[in-house]
Amino acid sequence: MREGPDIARIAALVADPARSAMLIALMDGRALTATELAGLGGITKQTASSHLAKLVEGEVLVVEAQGRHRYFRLAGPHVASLLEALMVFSSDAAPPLRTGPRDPALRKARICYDHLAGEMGVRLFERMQADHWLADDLTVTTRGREKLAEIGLDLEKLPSSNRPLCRACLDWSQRRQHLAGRLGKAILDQLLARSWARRLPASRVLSFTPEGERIFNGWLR
Amino acid sequence: MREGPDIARIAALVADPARSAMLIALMDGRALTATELAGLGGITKQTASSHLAKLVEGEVLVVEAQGRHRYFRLAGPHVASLLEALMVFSSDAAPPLRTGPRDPALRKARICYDHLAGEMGVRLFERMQADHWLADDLTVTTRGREKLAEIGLDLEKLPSSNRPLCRACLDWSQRRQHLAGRLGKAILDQLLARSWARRLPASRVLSFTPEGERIFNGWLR
DNA sequence: CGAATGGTTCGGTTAGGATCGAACCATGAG
DNA sequence: CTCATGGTTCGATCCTAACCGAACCATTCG
Repeated sequence: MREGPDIARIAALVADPARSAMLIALMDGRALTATELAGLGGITKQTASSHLAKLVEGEVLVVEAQGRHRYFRLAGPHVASLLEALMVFSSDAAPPLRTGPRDPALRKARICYDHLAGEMGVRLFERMQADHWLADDLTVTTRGREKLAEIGLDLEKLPSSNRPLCRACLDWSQRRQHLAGRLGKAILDQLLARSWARRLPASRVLSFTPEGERIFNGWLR
Repeated sequence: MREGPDIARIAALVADPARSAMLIALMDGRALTATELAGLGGITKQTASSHLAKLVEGEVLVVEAQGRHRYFRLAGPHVASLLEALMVFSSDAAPPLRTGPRDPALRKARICYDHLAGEMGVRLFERMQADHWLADDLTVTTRGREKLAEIGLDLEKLPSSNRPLCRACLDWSQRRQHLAGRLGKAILDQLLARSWARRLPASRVLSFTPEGERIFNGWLR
């Protein structure tokens, strides 16, 4: 009975239905208040408060106090990764290999923490690799810089942090990888800023405008 | 309170200390019997039996009956991925950025389900990419075939299955990626077959012989 | 055929934790 | 200041699930 890392402790944090509902709600990277989360979890605010305290204590969430509100947010991308890893399970329950969620819109394009996921996210990432925007070690090539500039992205202008520029993230619905990291976030931000797409309220679905989708496809050639 | 996939249910399966201990013990890809697992979990066999039934029911484990023994095994690589995703947490608890396990041997080389992980696994994967053994889409190049042939691996001879040939797996201790998939397994098998390394009993540690390590390093140039 | 060993089932006990009502503290609005 | 609102703390209740002892089933071995 040697004991490895304390898997069970953090798994237990996710194991409660109310808590997991709140976590899923936070997967789009937004920060929500305690009462909003209470509603989403289907519980009273007292109970939610207790749950949220535990999640913060366990470093799954972080809080940001602002006036009389307290905003809760996922502690980082690794939390989103964990949640997606869990979703991989619940999805492929029954038949041979129908993976992911039923909602076609959610399969097509959605937000994963702070970057683009779903079919379009996977296509983008694979295109970036195949067309050598990214080198093998996931650094951005000269060609990559040019292409990114086409949609107004300048790598030098990205906020710096110790978070990696590019990271691969396993896609829940696709079972393939999409782009995360600071660049992944920047691209999503740009999609929204240019109004090529917008997030549907209270969901992780990302809805492309017809024009936005046309341009996006053209951008990938 | 819209509900996504049933994250909580499977998280709950991992959330019990006894169960998580058993799961971690299975992470090296072996198949163990119920009583062995009971011992590792620190519980009686009745209790273990109940736990194991739940894990099988939840499709986290699979059983294989053989005579009067029942061998339990992880249901697939996605389970190992989930467990590593959980470990990412419990490891970086305290200081700035000391990730992963304390045991140096475990950091250096270990078995993740059925492939090589740890520093050596990460180095191998990055070398394979940098030196173009693998293309951007993780298919094996001609050069890759040549290099693999050097250690006696013939891709045509690999057992076929619908499992992908190459997949990236996020490394728990390194926070970078290493190679999984059928090829990842084949390489580990080869390391063991050639006696370049052997697995330490009752642990995930992979111990390279001095000669094996020398050859391995030479193979990566 | 017993006897031994691996595993499961059943019943009763116990502990942990999720829940809510109610009271309480803090901030912001009027 | 007073009131409304967001959030936490406290106490009591209730339910689930982990646990083990004991009995039971199945397989192998002598």
